Amino acid sequence: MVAARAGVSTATVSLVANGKTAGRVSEDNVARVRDAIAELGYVVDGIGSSLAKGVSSIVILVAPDISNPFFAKVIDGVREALGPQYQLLLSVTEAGEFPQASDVRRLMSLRPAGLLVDAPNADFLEDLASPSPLVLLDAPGLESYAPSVNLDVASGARQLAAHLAAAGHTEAAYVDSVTGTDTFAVRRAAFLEEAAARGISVSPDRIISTTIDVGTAAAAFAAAWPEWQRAGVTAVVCGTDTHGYGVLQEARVAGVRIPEELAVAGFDDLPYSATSNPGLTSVHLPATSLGQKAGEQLRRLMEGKFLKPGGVTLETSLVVRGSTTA
Amino acid sequence: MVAARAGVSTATVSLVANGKTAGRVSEDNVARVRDAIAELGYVVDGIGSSLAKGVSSIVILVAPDISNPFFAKVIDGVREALGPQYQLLLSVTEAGEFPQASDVRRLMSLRPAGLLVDAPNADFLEDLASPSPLVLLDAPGLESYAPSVNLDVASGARQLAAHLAAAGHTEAAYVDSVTGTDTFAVRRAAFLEEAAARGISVSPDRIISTTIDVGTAAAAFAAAWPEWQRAGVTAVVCGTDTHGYGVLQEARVAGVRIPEELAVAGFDDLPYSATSNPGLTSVHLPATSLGQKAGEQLRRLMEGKFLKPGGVTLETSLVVRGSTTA
DNA sequence: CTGAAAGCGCTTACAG
DNA sequence: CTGAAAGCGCTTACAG
Repeated sequence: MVAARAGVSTATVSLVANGKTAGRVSEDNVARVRDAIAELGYVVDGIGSSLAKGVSSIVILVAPDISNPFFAKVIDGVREALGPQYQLLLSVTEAGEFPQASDVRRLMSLRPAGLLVDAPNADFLEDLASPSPLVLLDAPGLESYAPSVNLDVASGARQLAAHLAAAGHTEAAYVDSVTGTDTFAVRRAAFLEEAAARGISVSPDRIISTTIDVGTAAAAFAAAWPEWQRAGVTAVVCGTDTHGYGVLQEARVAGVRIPEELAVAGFDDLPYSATSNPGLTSVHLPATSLGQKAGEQLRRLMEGKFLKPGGVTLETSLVVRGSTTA
Repeated sequence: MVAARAGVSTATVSLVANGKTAGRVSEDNVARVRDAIAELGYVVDGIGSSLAKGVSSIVILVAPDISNPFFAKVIDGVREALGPQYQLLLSVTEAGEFPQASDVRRLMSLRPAGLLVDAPNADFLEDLASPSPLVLLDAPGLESYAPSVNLDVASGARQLAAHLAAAGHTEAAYVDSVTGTDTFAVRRAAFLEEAAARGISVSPDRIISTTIDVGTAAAAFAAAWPEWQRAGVTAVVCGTDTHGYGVLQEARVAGVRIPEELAVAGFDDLPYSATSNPGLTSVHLPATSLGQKAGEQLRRLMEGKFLKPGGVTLETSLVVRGSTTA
């Protein structure tokens, strides 16, 4: 190792490079090594270091829906909380799919410093069995597997039901996401329950599912609308805003007036929901905070600190826009 | 190594695990080792392997604007082309910023198998000096640094200028992105040139820049519009659709009728541009193909194959929607 | 076709 | 406070 040309052993260089000099290296040598490191532009080799330490500086983020713009904000939050000493590795798979067991093994063989898993299902966590620190995001009902940062989507869903009931709707439909992640199940269940309690009827044949994609959602809505219209449906709630954009788009094509003939609402409150015309009423989810909190929790774990038990739950809130009120 | 319990040496196991058995391991032993690997669920340790080989299985993707939904598609394409044997590491930084030299060093110390750099500037490439295979995406004018996959944004920009000229516009404005990436410079230059050639005037004080963010773009437009209106501006072209959404949003607030009073257009053709009301006229950029082609090129490079010289340029095309035609 | 051995670049007890 | 040495889990000439 060239940096040993500071006139010391590699052990001393390692100590200095890792900031473990407290009472173990003379000030004189610390300075000498620092100079040498600066002059030579030396950077500790990540691979060698990882092998010796048994753990790398990589944090793996596993998420089933990377293409959702919601996710870009989550990543932003994570990055901010993690800081520059950890490298974010994105485990990208087919839209809506979780990595296979074999993918996970390969990933784990990188000896990650920590794992962040977004919107997982129990099966995946079951065969993950991570030896690394692990934090879950948006994983309602799975807190027993690992520390979690959750969104109180149920509260937002209920607010949405109440809002629609107050506007006089009595027949509604629901466009769900096909991915079997729990957050979507919670969104739907909470909405349906509160809707029923407030006199809004959503019969099972008025619940359809599509992938999180504007075009697919539009097509599905196009196919379902005639029947719904006959049944007197005046409101459609979508599992994500992306689904909502599809409905909005198809409604325009079909000449359905929003919100007069049909009210539309979604979840996520993506930036574009404020921009569409009419704006899309949506349950706001604090994406950046979600990533940030999860990053913070994981960081504490990786640094060997303790976490306050009980996990973190972030509030959601209804943002009312033109798609549900004139 | 437990897998050595197949009754062979670790060397033999390594050969089998890496598929380098051709004429070097007896069929008998290959089978025995395969069984042992399967039974024990053995996976080659990525770190140990990387250290011995001198290179990891990690492909680093450096991009200045990860939160742009455009980017999700690029990632999708890259993942598809790379396949499961490479792990995608995302280098995430402040929006619009490139990693510092120190970040890059840290990243390179992971010994990446390859590097993908999106929308770089010359300075960054200058001090990158990557020893790993490198492919650039969306890097007009930087082909001398590395093999590149480019988008012919100039062609789309000219089509847009022609479209606006044909609609009779003679006074226009331009909302640019502040990031100094070349693609934005090319978009603007090509548009301005063709606009001038077709009798559309865009004086320098009618060119403003903001970050790629709906809210910021909206505010900037709000500040500039009164002046522009006085000058007779009837069309605004935006460097990205995201800027366009901001303009659309503010225009609605300000009661400016689109497209009657003001035509608006952007670049990227994000999914939401088809959904907004009116739909946003936009220069379509083939994001998935961009990622795919770049992934393919890099893969060839990493496998030691040759690339056809000259790089790849992907076509762009104008998608006309309601924001520029009634 | 096979295995013993060196080496990849670090870190960390350990002895001094 | 310091350095020699072992070891992290692999791969790859090399000798047989």
